[in-house]
Amino acid sequence: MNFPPPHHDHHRCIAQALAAAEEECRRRGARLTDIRRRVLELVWRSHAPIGAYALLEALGKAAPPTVYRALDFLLAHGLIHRIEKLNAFVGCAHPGHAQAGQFLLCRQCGAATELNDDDIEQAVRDAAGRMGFVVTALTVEAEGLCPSCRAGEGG
Amino acid sequence: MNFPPPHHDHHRCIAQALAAAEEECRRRGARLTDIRRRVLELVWRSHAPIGAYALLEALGKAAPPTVYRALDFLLAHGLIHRIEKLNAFVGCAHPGHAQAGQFLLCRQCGAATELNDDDIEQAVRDAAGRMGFVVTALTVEAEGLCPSCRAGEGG
DNA sequence: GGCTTAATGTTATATTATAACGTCCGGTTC
DNA sequence: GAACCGGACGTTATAATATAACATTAAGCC
Repeated sequence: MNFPPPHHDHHRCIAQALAAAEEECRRRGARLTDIRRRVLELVWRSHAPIGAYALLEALGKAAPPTVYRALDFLLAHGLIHRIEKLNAFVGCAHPGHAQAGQFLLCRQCGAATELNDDDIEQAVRDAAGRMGFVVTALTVEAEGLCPSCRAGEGG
Repeated sequence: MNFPPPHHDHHRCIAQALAAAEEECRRRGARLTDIRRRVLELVWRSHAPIGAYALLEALGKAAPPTVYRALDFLLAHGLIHRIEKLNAFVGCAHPGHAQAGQFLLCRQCGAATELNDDDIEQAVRDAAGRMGFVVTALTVEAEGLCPSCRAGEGG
C-alpha cells in the first residue's frame, strides 16, 4: 500500500478496483447493479474523496436517494469508505480485508490513502482499555502532505 | 483524564471548564463574550457532543450564524472540539494543552472523552512517515462502550 | 407466467452550514 | 464628548448534505 504518485496509470487502479468489487460481490452474493457499479467507477475517478452531490451530478439524471442508496450499498460491502472530515467517499483498494478506517489526507492534492496499520489500532485499543473503554469501530483521519506535494513545496 | 461516571458532580465539570476558559481567553487576549460563554455552557451541559442546531434551540432567540460564530471562536481557541463523525461539539477539558483530537465515543450513553495519547499520535506519525507523508493534524474517533455502559450490558 | 422481494424512481423535506450585508457596541483618538 | 474604527452581533437568504415516505419497476424463483 503506497501513496499514488501524481501521474500513475490510474486506469489500472480503476480496473483493479472494479474487478475486486465484482469478485467481492460474487463472494458475498451481493448484486453489483448498474447504478452501483457506475457510482463505484465515479468514486474511483480519482484518489481524492468525492461528495455525494458531485457523484449525483456526474451520474446525470438521478435524485439524491439514488446516489445515497448506492453509497450505502458500497459502504456496507466495504467497497468504499466514508471520510468523515470531508463528508466524502473514496474507493477501498482491498475489499474483503478487515478495514480499520485509517486515512492519510493530503491537503494539497486531496488524495486519500488507506493505512490500516495494526500498531495504530493497537495503540488506540490500549489507551482506551486503560480507561475501561472497549473500541468497536475506529476512525483515523490524518491531514498533511503527501510525498509528491511535499517535494513540490520545496520542503 | 478519566471517563466521567454516570452520576458524577457535573456542576463541578462545568465550573472548572468555564474557569479554564476565562483564564485561557485572558491569557490569549480573546473576548469571551456573553453569547460565547452561553454557548460554551450549553456545550458543557453534558459530556455527549451536541449539534449546532440543538445549541441554537437552547439559546432561544438566535439565528444559525450566531451559534456557528460562537462555535468557530470556541474551536479557534481550543475551548471545544468538533466530533466529525457526529457533526457535533464537545467541551475541551484542558484548554491550552496541545490537543490531538483523539476521542472515545460511547455508543450507549453518548459520552465523548478525550484521549490525547502520545503513543497513538506517534504510531500514526510513524506509519505515515513510512509512506513519506507528513501529518499536520490528526483526528481519531473511536466508537465503543464506556466502562459504565459495558457494566450495564452485563458484558 | 405469476409471485415475491430487492432495487430504483420520485417528491418532499430534514439537517447542517455559510454568504452577504446591515447594525451596534466598545475602545481609542483628538 | 464627538468622531472614528474594528470586532461582534443581527438578519435574511441560501448552499450543501442527507433522509423519509411511498410509487414503480426489475430480478429471481417456483
